Amino acid sequence: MGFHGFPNAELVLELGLNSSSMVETTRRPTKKSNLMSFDHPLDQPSLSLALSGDSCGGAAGGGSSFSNASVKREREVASEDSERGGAIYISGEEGEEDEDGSVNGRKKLRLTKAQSGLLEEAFKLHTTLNPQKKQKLARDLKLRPRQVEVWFQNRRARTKLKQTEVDCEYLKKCCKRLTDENQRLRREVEEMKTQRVSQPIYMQLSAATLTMCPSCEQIGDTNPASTNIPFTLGPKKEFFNSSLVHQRLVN
DNA sequence: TCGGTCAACAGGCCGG
DNA sequence: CCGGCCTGTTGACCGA
Repeated sequence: MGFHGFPNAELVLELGLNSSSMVETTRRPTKKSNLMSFDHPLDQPSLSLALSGDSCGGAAGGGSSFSNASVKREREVASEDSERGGAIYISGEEGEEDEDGSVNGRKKLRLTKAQSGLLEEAFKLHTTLNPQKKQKLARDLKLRPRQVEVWFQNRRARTKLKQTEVDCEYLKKCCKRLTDENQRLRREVEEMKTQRVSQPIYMQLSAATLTMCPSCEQIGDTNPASTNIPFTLGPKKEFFNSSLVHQRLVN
């Protein structure tokens, strides 16, 4: 299926948000393969795109998961009691098992509403499991501990995917806003460039470039003898007129 | 029929 | 090394 909206994920979208809505997790802080930074220090989103070189070769040959009948699964089925009281196996009669206790084929297990509800409750309290909690939930729900574990894993993945989509939308909006702002500023610069040729220098200065006159501490000139220029540009007249400096220059 | 959902799994990473 | 978690994937199922 691939990432929602990015079927052929050639590009890896790395985003970091200070998302307060993020479900609290106890994930380890340093994880090499993590694309999402859950504890981004900044308020502003960061966005970076990168080519995914090997595209996470992890489960490249994942097709074997079913045909192998899973060593891990067999290990668990052998070690655990195979009680599945509340779960609903959609196709085939419940409890269709071969001699080693494993369910023949891979039937779709549907959790009942009660089971899902209880798992959701547990997930709200804490998104990760400890062995005791896992065992207790499995007992209460008449599921195998492995099933509880898998449910929590998938639930975390769903939460993360949803949050990623939300963050992605937010970053798209940010990107658009910044692009618009960038264009606006570029236009402004162009306008200023065209005005520059036809105006005296002090007219070319925007308000932002006007600073307080260091000598008179006024913006603008109140001296009737002076020109209409708001304040002197460049070195102060007095600086050059002072006899001391003049002396220095002469010497 | 097809796309979406979800349980289940494989393989990798990391901390204890 | 083991257990827990993450990520990507598969296949069954379901509804439009």
